[in-house]
Amino acid sequence: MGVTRRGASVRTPRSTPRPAPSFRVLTGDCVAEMAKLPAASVDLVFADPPYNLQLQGDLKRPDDSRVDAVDDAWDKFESFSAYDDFTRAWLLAARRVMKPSATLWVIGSYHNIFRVGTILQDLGFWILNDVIWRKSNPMPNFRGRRFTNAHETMIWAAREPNAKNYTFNYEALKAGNEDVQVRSDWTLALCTGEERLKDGNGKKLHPTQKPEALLARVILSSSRPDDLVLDPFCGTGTTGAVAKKLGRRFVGVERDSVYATAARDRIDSVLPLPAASVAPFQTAREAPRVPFAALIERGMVSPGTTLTDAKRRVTALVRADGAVSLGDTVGSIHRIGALAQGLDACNGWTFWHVETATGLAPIDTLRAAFRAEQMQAAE
Amino acid sequence: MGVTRRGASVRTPRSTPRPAPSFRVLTGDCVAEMAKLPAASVDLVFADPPYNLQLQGDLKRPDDSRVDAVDDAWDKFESFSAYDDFTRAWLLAARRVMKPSATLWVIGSYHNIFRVGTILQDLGFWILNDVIWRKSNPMPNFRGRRFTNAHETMIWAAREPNAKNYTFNYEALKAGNEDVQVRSDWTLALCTGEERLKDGNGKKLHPTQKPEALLARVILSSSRPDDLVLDPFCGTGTTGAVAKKLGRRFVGVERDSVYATAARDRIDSVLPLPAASVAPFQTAREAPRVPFAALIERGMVSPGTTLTDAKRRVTALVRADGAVSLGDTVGSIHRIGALAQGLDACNGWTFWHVETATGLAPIDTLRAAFRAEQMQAAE
DNA sequence: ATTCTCAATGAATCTGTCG
DNA sequence: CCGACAGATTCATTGAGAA
Repeated sequence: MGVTRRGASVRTPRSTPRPAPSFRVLTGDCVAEMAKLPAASVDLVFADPPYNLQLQGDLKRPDDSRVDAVDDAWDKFESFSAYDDFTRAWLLAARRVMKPSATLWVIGSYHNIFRVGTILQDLGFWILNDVIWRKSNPMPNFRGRRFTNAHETMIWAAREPNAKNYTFNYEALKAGNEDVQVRSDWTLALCTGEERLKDGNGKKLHPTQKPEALLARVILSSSRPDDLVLDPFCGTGTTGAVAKKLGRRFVGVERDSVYATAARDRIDSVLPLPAASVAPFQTAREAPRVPFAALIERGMVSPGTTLTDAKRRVTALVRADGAVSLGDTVGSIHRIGALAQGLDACNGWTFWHVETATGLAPIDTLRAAFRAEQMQAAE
Repeated sequence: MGVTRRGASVRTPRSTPRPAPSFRVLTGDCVAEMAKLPAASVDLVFADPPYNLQLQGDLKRPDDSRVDAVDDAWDKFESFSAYDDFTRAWLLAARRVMKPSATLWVIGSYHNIFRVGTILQDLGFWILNDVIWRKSNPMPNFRGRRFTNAHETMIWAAREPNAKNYTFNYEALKAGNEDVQVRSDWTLALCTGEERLKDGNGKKLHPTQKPEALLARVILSSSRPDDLVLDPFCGTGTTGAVAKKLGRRFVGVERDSVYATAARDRIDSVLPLPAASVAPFQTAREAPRVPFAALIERGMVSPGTTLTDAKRRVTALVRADGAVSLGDTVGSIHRIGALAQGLDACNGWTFWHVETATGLAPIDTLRAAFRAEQMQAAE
């Protein structure tokens, strides 16, 4: 399968004298710009709209440094209703340019994704999956008042119900995933380091640049070579760069001319890859870390169990939440193990033991059994 | 802290002659039954509402490919609209019985969760997290036309914005998780095997029974012992069984009397865990405040003592009134610590140190000793 | 060259209490 | 309701610069 060349891949000639170039970034409002595109001309839409984060004050890290938040004007909306109107408008514009067989992806967080999903359904899109981007290195919750917000949600939808001819490269994905079906949760790292575009001062050029690996999975799973990919919120052109790399065509829209220019430069410099060379769906290795709480959830240790050291000199009590208590003090198996010995640190997995039929056994043996189970389940 | 006994734990006596039992399953419509409960009486709501209203009754039209597009859209609107009305009704009823500090969890899939989330926001709930239940053993996708649907989504929300006193047992969760804060994605197995309730024929009794481990995380993370947990769609009583096990109280509502009966039997047979394994413990946040002046009054620090940071780069002088001075500036240990570092804020307890026989020690160790004394004195 | 330490940072609706 | 302030709070990764 050859790489798309300029002009060669245009399938539906229209009245314009010259065929559209294969890679375009339009500067302007996405609804207005999409309205100028021919109807039913796009094979795949990927959209990363504003999330409407509704942030208020500053957030400081424990070291008192300030978190560089998304405080741009484009992410501010007067109300949920205003956000809904905005969402309805761009989704309708996108729908018009989608071929009947096209599908659409939208990424968001809990701030906006529920509204996007509801409107998708109300407009008659047909949700095929919601897919979780599970971040391997999310920003922590600095104040300890919520769970670490460690994922974002993507919705994958067909233009209408009963769409039966949409592209889903099931066999190829499965073959590239150790012959296991690809799941609806994808573990991927944030876009950092070299990949992250910087401005002249070494600061991030765009506040929400997505990792290319994420886009590669989207494009590889739900489009074919030479397909036309549309990104209405093109930003610094991640979608376009990956589309070109993977032999697809691309049209993006970006309101901010600085971002649009950066996107054009970036896409220009991309060299398409041989199509067969990318296999991004290798199974994510599970984090080696096993929380002690998981053994309790699994029923391997009961709350109320007494832990003791190898010489039965100290004991601690297993709590339902996976912490352990020694007298009035509650903490992790590691902290309490350290406390029991008067040390700064301790490996609770090897220090603490439980009574078994065959005598005292370190809880590390339970962890090993748990891991073995997990490995089996993954097969 | 004893295990909750029938009636003994009711905290707000009301006009009814007998206190409500600690574990109840009401048979009936959840909106009607919640309306009978006292307002602001519930600490935690967990709801697993029906997902597929559009597949019920006369709206069910599988594989009807010849439907006119307009009619089709109208059907969906009607169907979604009915689901929205239903959702709004039960959420409002739940909201009334929630204490101001209460939080609510809803679990769903892409069929319904976007509508639930939108309505939650529209009703003024405040989303704290969306949490992904990542299934370690999901059912495969048999047709190979989509990604394996390997997760469900939960929304965790406070009753209103700026709710600052909701329960989140951050420290305990972290201690049970290898001393790392718990993320918004939870990997847990489906409810199968022994745990899955069966009917007389060995068939599963309920189509969507949730694993107890999932409910255990929900209840352990966002409630305290003796709290009242409400489940408006009680089913076969998983929430109630786990609540009882963990020393919480419970009220559930279930429309189907077969399920309700099964739930009652199930909850009756649960034995609560030993109180010590679920007992709350004092976190750093909840520890009693100690004014720095109290250490001086107690003789633990003398006026005139020199304080310094861990690297002995700056020094401050302890005053008799409990303030400290740095050059001409006088202020609290925190203010002066911030000043010394050129920061906006500082925890003076950990920043400032005193010389001891064994070297430099943070004044926080003095505070800990003071608190220990106070504890002893209180006994 | 190699290893170690320290600093920086990422779509974040991130405190509680008292006056 | 607002302001002041005590004081509690972070994980994975990259990269620079020191040892």
